[in-house]
Amino acid sequence: MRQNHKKKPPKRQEVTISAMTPSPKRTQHERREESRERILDAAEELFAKRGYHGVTMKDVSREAGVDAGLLHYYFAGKAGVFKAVIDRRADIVNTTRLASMQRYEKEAAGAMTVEGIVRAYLRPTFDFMIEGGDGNRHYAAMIAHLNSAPDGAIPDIETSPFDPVVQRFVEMLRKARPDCADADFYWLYHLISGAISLSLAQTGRIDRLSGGLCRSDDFEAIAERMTKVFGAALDAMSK
Amino acid sequence: MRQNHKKKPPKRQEVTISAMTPSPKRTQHERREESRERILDAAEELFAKRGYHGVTMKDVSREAGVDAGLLHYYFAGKAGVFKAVIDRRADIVNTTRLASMQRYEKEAAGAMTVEGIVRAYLRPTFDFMIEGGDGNRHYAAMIAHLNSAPDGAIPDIETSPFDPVVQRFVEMLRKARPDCADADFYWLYHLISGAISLSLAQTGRIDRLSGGLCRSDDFEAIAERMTKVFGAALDAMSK
DNA sequence: ATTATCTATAGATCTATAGATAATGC
DNA sequence: ATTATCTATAGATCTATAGATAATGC
Repeated sequence: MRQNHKKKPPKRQEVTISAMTPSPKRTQHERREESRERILDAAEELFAKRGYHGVTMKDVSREAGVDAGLLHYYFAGKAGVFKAVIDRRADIVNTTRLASMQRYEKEAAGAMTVEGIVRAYLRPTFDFMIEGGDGNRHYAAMIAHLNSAPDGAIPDIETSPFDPVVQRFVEMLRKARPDCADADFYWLYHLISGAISLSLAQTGRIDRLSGGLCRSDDFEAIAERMTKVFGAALDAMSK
Repeated sequence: MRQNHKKKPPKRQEVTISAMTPSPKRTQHERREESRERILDAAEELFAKRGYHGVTMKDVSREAGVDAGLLHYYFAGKAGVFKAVIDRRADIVNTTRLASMQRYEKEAAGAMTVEGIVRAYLRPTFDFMIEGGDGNRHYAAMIAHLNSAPDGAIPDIETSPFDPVVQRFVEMLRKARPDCADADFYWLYHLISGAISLSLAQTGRIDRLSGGLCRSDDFEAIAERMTKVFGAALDAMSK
């Protein structure tokens, strides 16, 4: 038994009519890029919603309005598609985070605070959610999923591409609070990471629990509270 | 292409020799219960490691040392197995949490603190991890996975069975801090929930990041820090 | 007699690829 | 000429079940 999105009869006309009408006279490079992007967009959305193993190549090709063979042609298999989806936005996320933290370190000069560092770390992530399109939010949900998956849950996918910035985060904390134990910086990151993951997952659970008082997509509200709570966390830990 | 656990040749002798040797003269009830438990144990472990869609009925039956048909006989399909795994320990988790919170409410009389409530909420969960066996930890990883999965990611699985206790948690916070906005209680829970989920997932990421300084399975260390950080969270939020 | 377990298999998918065709490049 | 796209299909797996067999119940 499968979900209802599988129930559709094999005619995929409604989808393809608009999705595949080619604007004539495209260069090969344009066709290539458009197909690749379309595949990655579709895969991103589906992986976000059902996880790696919950999605088939056919699901992706159907959603992308593209022939199933193309996924292999461009990405050499399912794991290749998944990796390409992750890589597509990993750089921009890392770069923006790093820039934000460097900017803060500079402007704070010698007087960095934990709250300032936490804010600088979080801000780009939540901007990514607020200012970005659906693609960004699908990507985030995928990453959230991945973050709480044990090693080996997804074949050929290992270390998170986001680790280096975390090291930077810890270094800055170390400078700001030389009095604190090193382990506490990592534990702080652990707590933050959990809260970020759950937020990026946009599960709708908090909406349900709070009877609509809180909304999973109110990233401004989350960012504000996270900044304050985790900005005070090292002090709280050593009490 | 699949993972290496699929590579084994079809002879499953080494597994079955010890796993299936029946102690003679068992009642039907005993046989039934033993098979069911064996299936649930295997499913729990596999679902924890690879998620719902990453596990096949055959994987489970092989790991359980039981014929594949039995899974349908007892649980009427894959979704049935999954639900049974969840239900098996849900009650004990809920009951223990609730008892812990009621105990605290009583002993604190009119003078509950946020930290006390957070501690009462967290303690049973981490005891579950520390004092329980592998089964408990597999179960926890599964729940963590489930927590960050969007609605509909797993067919026929809806609301978390743990919601009612959360409402109790919020009510107690309300009593302790009538000055705070209701939404903040839910956001606090959101942050806690994210940190719990990531901790239960036992991904090993923090071990890697910290170069071994922190360990994913050091639940005592996590519980301590969570209690303090989130115990001070409402104050931090309103600053 | 009833219940637990095994055998065998249907029918649906899934990933992947080989080879044909259509579109652009030069 | 080269690259993008489609057709057709192999071969492996997956869930699920019908029917046979083995073990316990009474």
